[in-house]
Amino acid sequence: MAVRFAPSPTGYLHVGNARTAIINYLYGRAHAASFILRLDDTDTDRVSDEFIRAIEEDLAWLGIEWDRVEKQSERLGEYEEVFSRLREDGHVYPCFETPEELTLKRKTQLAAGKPPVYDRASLNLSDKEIAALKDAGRTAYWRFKLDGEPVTWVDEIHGDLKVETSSLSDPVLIRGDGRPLYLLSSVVDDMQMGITLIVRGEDHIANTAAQIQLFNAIGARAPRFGHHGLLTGPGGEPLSKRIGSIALRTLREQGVEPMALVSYLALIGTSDAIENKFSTTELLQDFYLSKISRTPSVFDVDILNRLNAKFLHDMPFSVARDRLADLGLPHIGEEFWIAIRPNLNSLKEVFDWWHIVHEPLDPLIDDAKFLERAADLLPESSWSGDTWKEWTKAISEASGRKGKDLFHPLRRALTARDQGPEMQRLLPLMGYDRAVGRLRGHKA
RNA sequence: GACCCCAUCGUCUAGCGGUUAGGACACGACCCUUUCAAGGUCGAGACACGGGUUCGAUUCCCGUUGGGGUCACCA
Repeated sequence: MAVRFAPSPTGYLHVGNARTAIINYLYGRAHAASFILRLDDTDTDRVSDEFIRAIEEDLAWLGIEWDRVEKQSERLGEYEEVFSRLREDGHVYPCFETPEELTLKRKTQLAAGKPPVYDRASLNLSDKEIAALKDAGRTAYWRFKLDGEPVTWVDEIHGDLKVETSSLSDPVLIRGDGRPLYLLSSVVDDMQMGITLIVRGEDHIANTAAQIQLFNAIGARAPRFGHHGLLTGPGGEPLSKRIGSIALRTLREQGVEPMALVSYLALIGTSDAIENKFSTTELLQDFYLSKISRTPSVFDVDILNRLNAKFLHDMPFSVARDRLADLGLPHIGEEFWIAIRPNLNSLKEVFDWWHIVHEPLDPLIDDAKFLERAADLLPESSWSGDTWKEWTKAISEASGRKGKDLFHPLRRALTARDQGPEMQRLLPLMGYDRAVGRLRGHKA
């Protein structure tokens, strides 16, 4: 048993890709199937090493581990071999239109209100005509001949699915320059790598029909297929329109916790509550393909951010320590973490609170007299966890203030912020000198 | 234009002929905390429309509308 995730290294991974990867990865682990990272890098014009590195990096960030990597660019011989067999068996035919001619054809068909399907003009060329075309300097590209019958399969997510191949163009297998195209390389790989299940977006449904016919033509057994609904933007519009903001690297730079994202992506479109899981193993406990719906689902960045915040609020220091070290903050201790944790939306905000507690800042002074009084009341030494409570009680008795009137000015003077972690925990971290300086209106 | 998929609270969804249409997130109120946040309790909130089938449709069928996808010498 084997599953695969097959991105094309022609761009950065986004949340839609990641969801497909996660589903396949989870399925693989749940069924002891190997998980192959297959790089569909045959389009040499668009592929770059940078994207390959980025894909591996992003996947690793998500905690997805692959058993092995396969590159299509290193398997050209395999495709060539299968193609010759297809050719001998008469499943493919040479075509001679230029790309421009094909584009023109499609335009005319569309203008006439007809489906832009290849008309098989090259299928009926005589040997003589072919020879003439070649003499004229034209090189052949090759199409796979669809049999025109409906293709049906039992989809792991949709149930019975049917596609009319008569409404599809015969897919191109080999380009004029000899390079293999997606349909061929993909089917050959899936066959030779023993892929047993392919889960991908439903934008591939038409491809699946053609691929099943190709598997049959080769004499191989097609794997099982599952097509999940696509993710959309908040208005139900295609996610591809906001590609920049949903790229994995963008989210990572914004301080999104990988497991918060993985949890969201693994759970969206299922009937399970969308909530944080702390490991992929935990996600595995309850993972079934049958839970994934056929409906397009809205991917909401607000939900991601909330999940992310919640993830941080619940993060124990033992986990946070490593994450903080990654950020270059190895000196942060447990008391500090516990104090600020409940107010974090992003791990990056740790920097802000670190500065507030440990570096001079300009206090926000609303009522200098009141704050001076408070400063006088602040004990110089023998602080404990109750110091804040005792101190504010003393201020309250001395000033008659309570509630918001009491606390808000103190918070603003001490932190220069309107809200934040519990002052009870923050004050001891700050220390007497800094606190008193700020209360008296000094930069401290 | 053709082919395909989809349609339940704002969002993710449960439902597989008879339910007070359930849950989670968000939202509102209250409680707690002598601030904010967190937490607790309660509440409001949905079957796209029109035809059938049936004693009975959210559920089955057809159509309409709406959304999405595909129709590359990209993947």
